Amino acid sequence: MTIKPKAGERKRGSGVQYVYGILRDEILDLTLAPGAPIDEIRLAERLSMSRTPIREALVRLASEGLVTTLPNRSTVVANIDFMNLHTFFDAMTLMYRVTTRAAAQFHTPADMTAIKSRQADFAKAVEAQDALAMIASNREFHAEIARAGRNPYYNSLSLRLLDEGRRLLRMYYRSFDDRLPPEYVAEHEEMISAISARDLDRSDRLAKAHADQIVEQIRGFIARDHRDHVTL
Amino acid sequence: MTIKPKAGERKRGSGVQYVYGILRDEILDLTLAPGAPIDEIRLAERLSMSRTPIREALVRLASEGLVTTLPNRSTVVANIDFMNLHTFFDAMTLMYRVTTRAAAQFHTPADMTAIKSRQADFAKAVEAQDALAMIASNREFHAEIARAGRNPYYNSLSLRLLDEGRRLLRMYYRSFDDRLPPEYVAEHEEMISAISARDLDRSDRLAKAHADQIVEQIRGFIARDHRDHVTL
DNA sequence: TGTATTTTATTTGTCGACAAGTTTTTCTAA
DNA sequence: TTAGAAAAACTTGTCGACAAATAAAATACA
Repeated sequence: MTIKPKAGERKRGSGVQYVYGILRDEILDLTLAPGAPIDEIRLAERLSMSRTPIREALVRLASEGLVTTLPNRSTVVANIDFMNLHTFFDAMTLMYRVTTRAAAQFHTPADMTAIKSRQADFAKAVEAQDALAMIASNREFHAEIARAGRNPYYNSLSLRLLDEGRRLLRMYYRSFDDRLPPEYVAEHEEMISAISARDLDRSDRLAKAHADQIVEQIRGFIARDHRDHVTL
Repeated sequence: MTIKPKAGERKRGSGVQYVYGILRDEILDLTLAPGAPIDEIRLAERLSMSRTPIREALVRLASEGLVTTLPNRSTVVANIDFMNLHTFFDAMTLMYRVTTRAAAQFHTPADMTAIKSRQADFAKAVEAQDALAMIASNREFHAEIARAGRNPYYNSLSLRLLDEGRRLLRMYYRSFDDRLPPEYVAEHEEMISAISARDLDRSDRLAKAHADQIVEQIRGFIARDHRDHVTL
């Protein structure tokens, strides 16, 4: 549940950031369904602020591909393009590989501490069989690795892909409420050890295997799901 | 010279796009120097429109890393980080490779026509020894290849890198006014033939060689330039 | 003269208002 | 009753205004 600050209680200048964060979460959580229109006025009332900061947040979301702006008509939540998921899988696999490799090369001790901490969160979520927490902590784990790789270009693409992945996974965990294969925890541990040992090639190989496994899982979800997502 | 439409002569809804395009060009052309502050009011007067669409354009530029917003203080043109250029070179090389490879795999006849047309523009610019036109047409050539690869994630990162590259090259062509090695034209031709033949590995190899060559050229510029860019 | 402090001026972030479009509803006519 | 036209209702894009925050200038003080 999101707590809504009263009208004047927010710091000046934080309006756009605030709206951006809320909308982003609601889109990735599927609280806002793909294709759903976003009404600026209703949003302004709900968050008790004027339309200006809300529009600025929407411009930012649009430039990241999370919403689509139809000129003079409502902005809508971006659709999931099931026809071209392979482009997503391709890019995600590549980014897993290059960021993990770069992390192996450039990480500092502080990075390793942070990565291990994320992995602990992930293990806890798996232990508790909490699918939503797994999705979130898995994202943070890989985001931390990307950060340790210290390449802002790879970093921003990775974050974008991780976020879209979060939305995709959410879609299926909601319908199936499946058990996650527990080997993910072990795979993460192996990746940590490869990064820590600065073994670039092994990091690369493990990242690719990990990505392939996730892609297979999502593919499995989709195969079991025979409704017509195409027009969604 | 940019032609400025009078106040009411623009189509409603095109304001943000219009400002975004102008600012983006001026930043990449170095008309606006890295670190220069952007005054919203002056800009509003210059383009004869209110601050609202200008601010929305700035939000978009910020999310693409072309400007930096200092809260409650002026937004400034993003600096070029000479300390971490290797991250740029890394990412550019990788994107050249994956987009050229993807183009070889997925291109249509229409794509090939477009790519060859861009190459013709580039050859013309080289012929005329017009460095600025070379930079621009080289960008369009690679952007067209990326488009033919049909992966929106690779596409947007590629465009971002090509644009930053444009700014970087501009910086050095301005000081040195060098002659471009004409082998670039031949390399482009080879890439076209590999893409056309759907030879993925050869496309990949050529793209990497091409990227390496460009990286070496920029490195050469920087090596010859001994002023302290670091704090720029 | 140089430094700290108050005052002034400039610039940003947010707001409410209004006009240009778009969608929905109502009305008209076959 | 239904198709098309006209009108009403709503939504978006842009504007000018104002308050909060910062930067610059002026003043006081050692």
